[in-house]
Amino acid sequence: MSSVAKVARVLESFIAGRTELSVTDTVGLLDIPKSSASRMLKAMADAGLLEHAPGSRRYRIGPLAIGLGRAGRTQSRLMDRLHAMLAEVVRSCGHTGYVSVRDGLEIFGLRMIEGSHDLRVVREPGVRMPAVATAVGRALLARFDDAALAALLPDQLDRPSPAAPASRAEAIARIAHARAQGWAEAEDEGHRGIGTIAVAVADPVSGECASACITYPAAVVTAAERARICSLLTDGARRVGAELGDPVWIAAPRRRRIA
Amino acid sequence: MSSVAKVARVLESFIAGRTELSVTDTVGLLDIPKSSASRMLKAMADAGLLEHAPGSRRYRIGPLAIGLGRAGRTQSRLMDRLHAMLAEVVRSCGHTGYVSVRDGLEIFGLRMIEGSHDLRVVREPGVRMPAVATAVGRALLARFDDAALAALLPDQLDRPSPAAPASRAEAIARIAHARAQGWAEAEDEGHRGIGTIAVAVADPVSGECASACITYPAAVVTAAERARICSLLTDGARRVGAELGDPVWIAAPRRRRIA
DNA sequence: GACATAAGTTGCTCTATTTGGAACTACTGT
DNA sequence: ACAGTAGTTCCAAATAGAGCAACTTATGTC
Repeated sequence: MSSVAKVARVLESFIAGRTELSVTDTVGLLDIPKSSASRMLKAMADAGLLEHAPGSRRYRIGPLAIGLGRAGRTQSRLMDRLHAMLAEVVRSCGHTGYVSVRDGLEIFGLRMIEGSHDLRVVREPGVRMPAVATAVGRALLARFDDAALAALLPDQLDRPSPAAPASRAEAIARIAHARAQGWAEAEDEGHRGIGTIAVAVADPVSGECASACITYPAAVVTAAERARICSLLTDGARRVGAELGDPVWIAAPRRRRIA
Repeated sequence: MSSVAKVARVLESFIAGRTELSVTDTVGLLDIPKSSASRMLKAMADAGLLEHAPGSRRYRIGPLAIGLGRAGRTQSRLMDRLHAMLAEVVRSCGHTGYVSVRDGLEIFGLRMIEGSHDLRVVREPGVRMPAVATAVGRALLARFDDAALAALLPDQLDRPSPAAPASRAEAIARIAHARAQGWAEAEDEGHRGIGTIAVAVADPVSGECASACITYPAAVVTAAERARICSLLTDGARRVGAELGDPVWIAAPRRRRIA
């Protein structure tokens, strides 16, 4: 049995429900002598795939494996459908789009779809930003009501730009505004000269929620074009939301546009 | 560099933000010849750690790695605090307790704390059960409002026992009841002769939600003892909920007990 | 605290897995 | 159609991993 297969077999046993694993357990699991089992588990711990359970010689899933779950969020029916919808929007409007998720009080992009315009906004996925200071983040946080937000957000907010919310109350108000209209907008917030329009869709079966957004150079995009991008995104979100059973989009009134 | 270290290095690069990986990327990542890179990625794909991206020769995270992230859910501040709270409840009442989570329309236990009574309910963690037909599942589903539940639940429900809800409307009513009183109860539902009382707590920072429950032999536990278990669990849930910032428990009236 | 047992670690020799160059196939861009 | 790039497979050689034995550490019992 190859080393890769053994690593996989050990990790599989955690998926099957185990929370801890001993060297002796591993002898039975892999049908190898305990010296081999001991060295295999130690090597996996050294690599971050496992760690010692506190106060114990047994092993549990390690930081690398836990982090993998987060990385695995790039792949689900929600992400695939948001990606496909966003690809159509990008094709139609020519600007760059991202599929992003929230992790605590930060957001980060999982997928990027580059636009075709000569003047483009390009940012690598994976870069983390404060959720309240981005359209994407406000679209995602719009899934919480005001009371939950008051519990979740700290008193003092970082303020990466003058356009970002300065207080928790202001952040909550802007999130409530995004909730009411079904999409969020930012300009000169995460980055100067850049505008963003974002929507969020949830998959009630998996419990996931993700955002799709379009970013564009604020100076060259007209009000009519912004309205069109907004319309493309909200129509797309409603369609994906309906497919997945997201009650927010099923219940949302059809015309929710820029005033 | 050992095989385990190489596997870990490849998986780490997905955590760092990459969504796809080619054989050529791997040559650079691991500093090995492309024949070695090709075989390493193929071995990882065969083991389920990676898979081919659709319509591409590039690789992305595979089902085993994605499942691992889910398995990693056993370890978080929510799980640790629920476990500690539940250990105290088990010590006090003597019956077995579980920490469980929902995955779609099913629930499964992540951690078990065995009671001290001679007559015990013992079920291995990891066994999946329909959410609507268990106290645990109804406590977890109580986080959704009725509209969301109507979208989430199928028309036809499996009915593993006569005590389980027979229709979606009945399931929603029982979940609403659990929501109103802050805990859920089941008797003769998942298993004959077994009673369960369950609460749910969420961590708004991580987005996780988990249940803590006590199971007991229904025939030998008095009404007064059931009320005491209920009180221990809801007091414990309120304390953990307050620590984590769960608005449901912060806002909940203090006395929410069995009528 | 003494003792037996179980779990886990490490040294060292052997072997089976892994390596990597070369030759090849498949795909992509012009 | 063709050149260049990406990826695969063969096969002999190399070495990481295997596994026995001896050892250390932890645990349960009296």
